Amino acid sequence: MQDRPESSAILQLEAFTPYRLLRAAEEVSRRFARHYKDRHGMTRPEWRTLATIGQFDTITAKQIGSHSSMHKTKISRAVRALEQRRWLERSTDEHDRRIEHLRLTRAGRRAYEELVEIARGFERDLVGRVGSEGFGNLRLGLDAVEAMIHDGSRPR
Amino acid sequence: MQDRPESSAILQLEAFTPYRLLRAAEEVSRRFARHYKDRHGMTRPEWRTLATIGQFDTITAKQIGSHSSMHKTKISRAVRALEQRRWLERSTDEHDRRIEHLRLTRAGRRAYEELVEIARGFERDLVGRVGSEGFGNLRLGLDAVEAMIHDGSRPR
DNA sequence: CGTTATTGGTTTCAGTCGTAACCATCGTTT
DNA sequence: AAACGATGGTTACGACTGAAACCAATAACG
Repeated sequence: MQDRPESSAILQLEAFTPYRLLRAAEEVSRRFARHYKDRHGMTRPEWRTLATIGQFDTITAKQIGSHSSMHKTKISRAVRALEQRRWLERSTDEHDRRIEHLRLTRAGRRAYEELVEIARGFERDLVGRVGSEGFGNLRLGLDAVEAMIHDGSRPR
Repeated sequence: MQDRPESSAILQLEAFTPYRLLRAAEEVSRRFARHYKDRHGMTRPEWRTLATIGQFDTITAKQIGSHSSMHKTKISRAVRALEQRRWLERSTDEHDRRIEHLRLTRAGRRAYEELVEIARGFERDLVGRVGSEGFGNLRLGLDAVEAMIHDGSRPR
């Protein structure tokens, strides 16, 4: 892996923000994933779906999508999986029979609350490892990126 | 999507750092991907591989892996794709015939330099959209996360 | 009304991915 | 030098993914 001799235009991949951002995000997600995989063998879409339903009393698949930015096929599959675990129940809307309202069962609520604790613990631990200053910067940076995303400024 | 009545333990997904981080990273990557997909129909592993080879004069697949944090099967496939485009050439090492040295062809170098410009432009544009303050915070946050990753501190 | 467009949700299909098995070669041990 | 494990790289295979087609139901429009 010798260095390039001429000094024409190169890019330091390890300093390129999109690369750094994705790499950091995947590593953090991977670490967190270990917890819920170990605990219940859940996949990420299932975890996100559970987390979203748990946040509300009842919700529809469509709403899960916009709240957790997941593709609707992922949600459809995750909902089925959670239903088979008997962690959620569906009920068709009375006035619009296309819509299904989802809500957690007793067991689902228990699993959710357990996972909430795990998530909180993970975040605390993350702050500890990253350092509160770095973590604060990260949050401010994410605020800015999210502002851009929601900004209506069309992506290029 | 009514709010939950009782106030037992819940988690705000949209404030949970692993979620925010992955979401931001995927969105940024998605936007950047449009450029190289539009330009040459490249995939992300191909782009990363090209970017890594371009950074050095010659390199092996193994080294690409550790430098760009990609799985070796991705690299194997990406290298083959770039080879078929005639953007890189392999040459077996004289002393160890398992090793293949990779280097860009003239055309590969041209494509690389073009993509470097695109990447630089993208990053400039990103700074503009996110704002230099937010961007600075983001970078400091990423520094901290990377420090944690490389820190040897075993993940939990 | 009847026709057409839209919407919530599911399924199909053609990729992409990573684990694990694999192949060839090298280094080490005996 | 035969046997062993380790290493660089490829391949086979099951799991996962998203685009697009699809289905049922509702809304919009003539």
